[in-house]
Amino acid sequence: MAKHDPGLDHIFTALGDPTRRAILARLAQGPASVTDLAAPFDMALPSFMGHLKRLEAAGLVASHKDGRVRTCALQPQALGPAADWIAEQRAIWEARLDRLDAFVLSLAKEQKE
Amino acid sequence: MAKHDPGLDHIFTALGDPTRRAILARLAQGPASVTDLAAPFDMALPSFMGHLKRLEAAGLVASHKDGRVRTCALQPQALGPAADWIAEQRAIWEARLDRLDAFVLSLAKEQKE
DNA sequence: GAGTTACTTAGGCACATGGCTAAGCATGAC
DNA sequence: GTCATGCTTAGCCATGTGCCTAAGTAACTC
Repeated sequence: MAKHDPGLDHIFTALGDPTRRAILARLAQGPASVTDLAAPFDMALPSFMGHLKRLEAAGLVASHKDGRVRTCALQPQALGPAADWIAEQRAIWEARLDRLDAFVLSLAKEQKE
Repeated sequence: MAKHDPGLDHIFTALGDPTRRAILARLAQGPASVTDLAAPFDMALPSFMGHLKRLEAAGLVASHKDGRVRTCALQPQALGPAADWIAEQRAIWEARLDRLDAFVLSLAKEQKE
């Protein structure tokens, strides 16, 4: 069993909100200002900023302020541990299925002899 | 921008808790009873059951009761949409990087001529 | 049948979350 | 310098979350 990784907590939790996923999807296409990011959402700006803060805390987004404009950018490498974790569970599961297949095949082989 | 998928909310949110991730990792190795699953955690059983309920609601786990024993099993296909979503954002990002590379190369080529 | 085991239900609590409004600060445009 | 723009801070609220204890139901063992 893998050790507890608080980074994974933050990442998956961040991905569990539709607004935040939409933000990430937009940023995958390129950096954007807070105003541009917030435009499609009928939400008060402080609330929207809260979402951005969550994404930054998770390491999924980085932002810098140039004058009065804050520009946000996706940190795609931060998605790696999440993808890896999922892939790992599926690999373990697949390996288990393969072992099951082999077992069934060996049974069938024995019965043939 | 992809449409809102409440299933993804539940899946990612479920993955955002270390206890629930540990449960899934254990179930990737094979089905297990509630008692076996709960053993490694210093937690009251009703609280633990709450985690299982969350995983079932997300479609990540299925359980059935045989007599007084409830056995839980991983539903690995439910991890597919989450993995796909992450892969999709990374693909968009990679494609963007490729376009950037091509642009820089074309600039360098023009400067050479 | 009595006692044990494996859940299940119910209620409570402290804290977190996802929103809101109001007000403020800093930068930019004219 | 004035006004507009783009955030930022502060406080609030209803609901949700992750735990707890207590009590209950059903199945199992002897």
